[in-house]
Amino acid sequence: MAIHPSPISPLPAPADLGPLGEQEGSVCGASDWERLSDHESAAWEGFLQAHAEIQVELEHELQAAHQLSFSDYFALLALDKAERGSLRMHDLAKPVRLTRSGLTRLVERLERIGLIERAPCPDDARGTEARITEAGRALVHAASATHLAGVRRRFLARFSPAELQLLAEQFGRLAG
Amino acid sequence: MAIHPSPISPLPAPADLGPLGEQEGSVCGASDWERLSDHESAAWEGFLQAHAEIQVELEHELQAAHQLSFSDYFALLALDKAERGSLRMHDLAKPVRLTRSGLTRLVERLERIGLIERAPCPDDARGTEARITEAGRALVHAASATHLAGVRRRFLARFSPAELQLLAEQFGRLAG
DNA sequence: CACAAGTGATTGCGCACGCAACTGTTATGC
DNA sequence: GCATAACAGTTGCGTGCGCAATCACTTGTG
Repeated sequence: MAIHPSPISPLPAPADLGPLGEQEGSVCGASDWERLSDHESAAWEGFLQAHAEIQVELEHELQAAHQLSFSDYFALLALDKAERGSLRMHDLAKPVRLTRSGLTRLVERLERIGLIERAPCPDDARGTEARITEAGRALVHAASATHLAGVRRRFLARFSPAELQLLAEQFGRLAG
Repeated sequence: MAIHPSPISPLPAPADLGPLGEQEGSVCGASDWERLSDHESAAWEGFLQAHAEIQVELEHELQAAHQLSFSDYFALLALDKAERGSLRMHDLAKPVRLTRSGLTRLVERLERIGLIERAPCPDDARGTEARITEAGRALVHAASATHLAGVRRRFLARFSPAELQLLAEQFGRLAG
């Protein structure tokens, strides 16, 4: 349990029914109102399952071929695509999907192995810029080849172009 | 880097091109053959993004309302659905998507707070059975209400029944 | 210009989890 | 029937990461 020690529920906490809580004295088993239809649960569980499988497979692949985790890869990728190959920590956090503290550690590791460098931000002395090195660029390009091939094989290749277009739109609906 | 200390690559390692590796002496930037089309990348990135967002939101919701992590929830759910409310560790590992060692720790925690119990397996002295308690059942039923409402709101409600059916089939293609 | 409030990044701490090694038990081959 | 292999589960250890507190700097506001 616990995402963390979690002092007190930060959210409104939609009524913990407490032990034995259930709406009515339903004799046994889960009540129906909370169940999913077959299509619903197949879609949802398929979504979770597909993601989980693909994720671990691709991550192992990347790890085996280039000793890079997904976080490493996404960080390098974001920097590679960025103007001048550098980004402030704050702006790097979002694409890598890490908190600022997690990112600090990540960048520290990547710096230690020479894939990125850190420099104080020129216009704002609070900030730090992470810049990708040549070694970092070379590695992320090689890694991209591996990774994208994996993405094609495990995901893209299973759909027609029209399906992909529809999926893109559908996933877009789920965002933000 | 590193999913772990990772002694030696377990996979065949599809040719690490080494530093500066790239097919040709392309002057700069990534070569085109490894790029994704707009629809492709929108679909793939949308998939990752949607999953990440929904996942953290639902997990926080579950945590806030019932102090349960996803792992906890899935373990309890699997046990609740199981014959006699009990499963061997080995069989519980798959639905929870944890390694055996991770599961040992998880079960230990859930036992400590009285949501499940452990007993030696009657017919196989190597095995251990985890059985959900009444408190565990009550909690997982309450948690289901919260969780499924979240799934509806964040996922199911964004699609028509026909879309859900198609999605279920499509995600099924990605499995195994 | 000083002093609060806001913001970027880092650090202390704790925790969940994977891997590899180990213990104990059940199947196999000779 | 004993040795060896396969298997279930646990444990030592290391690691990545989130939260909360903290430091450093910047930007209001009087």
